[in-house]
Amino acid sequence: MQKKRVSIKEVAEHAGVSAATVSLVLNDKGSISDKTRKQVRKSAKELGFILNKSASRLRSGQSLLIGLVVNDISNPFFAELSANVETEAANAGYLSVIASTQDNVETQKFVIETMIGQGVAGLIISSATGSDEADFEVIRKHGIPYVLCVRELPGYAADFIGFDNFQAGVMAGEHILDRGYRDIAFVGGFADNTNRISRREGVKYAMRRRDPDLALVRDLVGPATRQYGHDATLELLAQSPDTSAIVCINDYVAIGAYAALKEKGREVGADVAVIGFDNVPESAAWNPPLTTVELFPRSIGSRAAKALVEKIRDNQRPPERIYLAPKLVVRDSA
Amino acid sequence: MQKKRVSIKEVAEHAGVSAATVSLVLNDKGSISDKTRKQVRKSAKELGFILNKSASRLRSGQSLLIGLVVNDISNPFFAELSANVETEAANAGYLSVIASTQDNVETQKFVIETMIGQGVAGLIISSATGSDEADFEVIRKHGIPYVLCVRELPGYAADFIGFDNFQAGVMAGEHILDRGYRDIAFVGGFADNTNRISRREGVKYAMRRRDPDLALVRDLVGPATRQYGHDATLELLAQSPDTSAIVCINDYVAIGAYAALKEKGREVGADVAVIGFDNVPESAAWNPPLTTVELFPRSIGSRAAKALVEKIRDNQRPPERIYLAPKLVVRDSA
DNA sequence: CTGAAAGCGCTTACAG
DNA sequence: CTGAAAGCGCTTACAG
Repeated sequence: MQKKRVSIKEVAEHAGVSAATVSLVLNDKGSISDKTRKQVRKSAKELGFILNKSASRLRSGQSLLIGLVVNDISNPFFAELSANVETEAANAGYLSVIASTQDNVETQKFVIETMIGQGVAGLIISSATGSDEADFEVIRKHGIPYVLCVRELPGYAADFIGFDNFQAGVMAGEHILDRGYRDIAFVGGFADNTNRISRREGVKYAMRRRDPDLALVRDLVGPATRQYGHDATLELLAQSPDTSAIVCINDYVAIGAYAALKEKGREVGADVAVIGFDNVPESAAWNPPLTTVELFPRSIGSRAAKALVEKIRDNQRPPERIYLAPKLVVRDSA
Repeated sequence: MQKKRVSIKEVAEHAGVSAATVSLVLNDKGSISDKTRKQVRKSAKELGFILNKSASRLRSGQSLLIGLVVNDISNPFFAELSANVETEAANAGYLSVIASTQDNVETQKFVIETMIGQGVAGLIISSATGSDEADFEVIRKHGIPYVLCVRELPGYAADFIGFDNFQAGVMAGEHILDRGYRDIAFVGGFADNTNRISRREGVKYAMRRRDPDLALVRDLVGPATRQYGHDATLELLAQSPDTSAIVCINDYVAIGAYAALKEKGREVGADVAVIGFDNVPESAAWNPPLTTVELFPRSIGSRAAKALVEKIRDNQRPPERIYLAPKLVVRDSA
């Protein structure tokens, strides 16, 4: 029952020209008379012709597909990033294929291979935790341009667009110290997440600079979720009751911390300071409004797409690493 | 500098068999000896072979690509829906292509054609406001299975997975009336959005059932954004100061209403009731926690993907419409 | 159990 | 300015 698609051949017959001519017109190539051009376009439209990209990709080796690999598309951070990649790519004529890895290296491998199989012209990747160079070797082997974003592979010479996480950590740390807090805990995120490491080291750097003897009260490792923020904070209050400030790996962890603190009768922003990262839109409406370090997923998305498009045009371009500056947003929680 | 991809032919040579045999092994078809099978797989692995899907799709007409068309991927509602489509599709062996329409009919047309050109096996569409049957005619003509979700085309015989928006409206209306509010306004969303119409009619139905003379104080049409929620509420307070309850088209509009009410010194949940739709995760943490009608984007996503996969297997299946029941979540704002 | 050959729908030199 | 022909990398009857 699958209807027959109309091919270039049928358009050619309808227009009274050859298939080659139709192809030339459709791709705005060659020197075709205006009359023929018009006739071909008219026939194509009348027949409802849609170019079969599989065939054209196969023959020409040219693709207008871009692949975006993220950890979890339902995370608002990546959703916003994806939206901008998509828009920017569309401006350059590319369609985006998006897939999530669930932050799992095996899934990431599968997804990348599938995308290569689909014939993507290039790839934008926020690498899964635990990735190393070998995981991107397939891409190199196939000569496909790619840019990494958000999560960096230390010492890996590839294009990268991300934040200066260390600086973000320093900003958070200095702000808390300025407010007079000294017993600081770091909560959430997995141990080998490079963003986590940089942010935490930034906080520690700010602390040492203030007072060489100052160290984190606790460093709690776990998923970057509201639930974990809640549970970890409870643990923190039980085991290190003197903790006066909690630096959370993101705003969701922070809202979990809010809940735990309220359960225990501690006032957020007065008894205990809480600071997050991301500045999700809702955090301004929380009670109290959250102090956080804003990152810019939308900028990352469009910069990454632009970089990839350039890379596709010239794969010889030497790799660039771009770090966007974070911004401290002071509200009432710290 | 583009490296040459290894083809099935090279694998065949390396394994000492024909290309046909390699294809058969890779697709688990035909009756190939175990020995040959193993040798072929080994060669494919050694050479880093990845099947060229463009070629296989061209030849076989079979595709493992699914297209998802939504209004705006950065909207958490669609982000969650998309995530589940993707997961469910992946379980069935399909890769998802996601694209946003910006709720624009022209963009939607372009996106659908592009996806057909890419050779998708099926399409899941949350139609742009203002779409009609003609916009999906291309898909039918090409014999491509598709299912609509979230937004319904009235009277259109196609598979559909969505919510019972009328029921959601009734739930919101009845709750507010039970709490004693009578001067109710409806805020946000565009006039021809079918979800908006159904929700509003549900509210009005609940009102008439309570008292035939009861009618909405105001019906404010506009974008479903926080900003509009804020501005419209300000307008409402100025022009209809007796308004005692605001039904917002979604939770983001509701948080905008919160802001405006606070600016004007009105206490949310006491002076003026506010109710939303969606139950975005953060709404529980707002001040006060939001009363809202929960919808289930994740369920829509997985149901839609399942329906599409079945439809791809049997395009003769008569269209089904599935309406998921909403759930009232009572907190402190109404 | 395996191979030779045709063909999917395009694009691209090349010839005229 | 336009057409005939080859070929991209696969899959699929068919023959043996």
